[in-house]
Amino acid sequence: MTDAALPTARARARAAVTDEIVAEARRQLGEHGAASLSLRAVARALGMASSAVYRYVAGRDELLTLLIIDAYDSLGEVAEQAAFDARRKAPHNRWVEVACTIRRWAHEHPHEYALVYGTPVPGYQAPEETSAPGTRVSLALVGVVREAAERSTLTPTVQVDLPPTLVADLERLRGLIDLDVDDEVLVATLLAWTQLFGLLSFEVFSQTRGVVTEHEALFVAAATAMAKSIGL
Amino acid sequence: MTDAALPTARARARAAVTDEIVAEARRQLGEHGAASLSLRAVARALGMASSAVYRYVAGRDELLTLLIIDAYDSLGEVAEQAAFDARRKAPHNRWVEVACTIRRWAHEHPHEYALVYGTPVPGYQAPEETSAPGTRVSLALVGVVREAAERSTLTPTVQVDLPPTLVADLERLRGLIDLDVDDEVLVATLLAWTQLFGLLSFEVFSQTRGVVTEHEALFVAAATAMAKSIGL
DNA sequence: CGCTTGTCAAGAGCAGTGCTCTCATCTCGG
DNA sequence: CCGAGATGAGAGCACTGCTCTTGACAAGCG
Repeated sequence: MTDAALPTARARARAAVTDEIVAEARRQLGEHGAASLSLRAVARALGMASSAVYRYVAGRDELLTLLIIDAYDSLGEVAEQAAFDARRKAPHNRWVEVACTIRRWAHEHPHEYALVYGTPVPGYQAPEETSAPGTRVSLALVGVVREAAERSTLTPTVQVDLPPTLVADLERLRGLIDLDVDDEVLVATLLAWTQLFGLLSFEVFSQTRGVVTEHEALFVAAATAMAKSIGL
Repeated sequence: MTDAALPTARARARAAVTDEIVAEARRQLGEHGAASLSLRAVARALGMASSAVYRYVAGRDELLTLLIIDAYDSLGEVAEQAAFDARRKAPHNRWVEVACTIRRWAHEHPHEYALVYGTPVPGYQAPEETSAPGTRVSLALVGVVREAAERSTLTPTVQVDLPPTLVADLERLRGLIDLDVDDEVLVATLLAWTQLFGLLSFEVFSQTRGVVTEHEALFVAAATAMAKSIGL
């Protein structure tokens, strides 16, 4: 039972092979998409028997889980980096920067984007360990709002009436993501979050085909409008 | 070479069997989702050989196309009906009504919603004949805006600056959907459209798990905010 | 009436999938 | 240095989409 502190030669070899499998799986994911990800094809490309793969990965679902975590971490990292790089800019510009970075990542990794933000793979239940990396992107966006709110009070332009049930839900959320702002700012942030990924999904999945051609300009305009509605 | 004007006994029988196949496929779609839709399973349920199905449907992809058209039409119809039923209500209420109807349909038919608004099935290219039914929903929403604009000038609250490229794109869109309104109203409608389905996808695909619990209240609040931003 | 033609169902078969099992091999640690 | 555990390979099961061939049946025509 050697753990990470004392990596046996065997343990190292095992980790290396596992990495190779995941890397090849990610390569195939980028080529053909998640639904047609085949364990046998991965094994074939790696020159090993399909059954041998099962020594390293419990099955197709676990391989998907590893890829999901990978994708979340990859996206989370670029988002965090973008938020850091734009830390001296005005809050609304910072918001747009992070949003555009997320958009760029989505366009560079459409299949990985689909894996985490598209239709859930049927019969596959995302396990607990995917939720932590999954929040990184969202927290990067929330961070922009939080730090702007710490510097000055935000005056959101969103017009919405909040029923008591929603206010209670917002109160819970406020504690969860540690964002000590008014209900209006909170709900505006929440809506901006969904709008950002909604627009992005429409783009990546070509739902706007024929309707929009200037996707980037629309996205920037949308991100700007979101920042305004939050009060950044 | 008998066409619809003169339905041969054979042609009628053929149409009936085709309908049975599509109906069974829709049933299985509602149970297990699109990815695990199996032609053999459909044939089995209908008590015929798998190869016999190919006499009526060219393949799995064509079956998917038929189901997509079905789903679009089903959603389009309820949306149009909702817009008609609420024709005497105030525009912003009418917008919310139609939006909630779309939401209800999505919750009642999650797999069909995923089929048309989720990740595109890999290797499957949606053919031309799906685009017409696909616009029905959107046109129902646009109709609410159009008829409100015909009665009084809308004063949108969306704050966005429009670069020239986007303005040109909006001009094209204005003609396409026959919505003679200001750029601000048009872009607000466009953004509302994406936000509506973005939020809905987040809900249906459980992307908001742990973040939101009062989905309906949030959706109504969001729809109201959209109506406000358009100026309804 | 008989025969040809077109339609249909069924079965076998191919290539692929996920996954499990057994068996041989190889390597590492006591 | 030898045994135990880790590893790889292959066969096999139950699926999938799809094609091809074969045989049955009904419709239409000479």
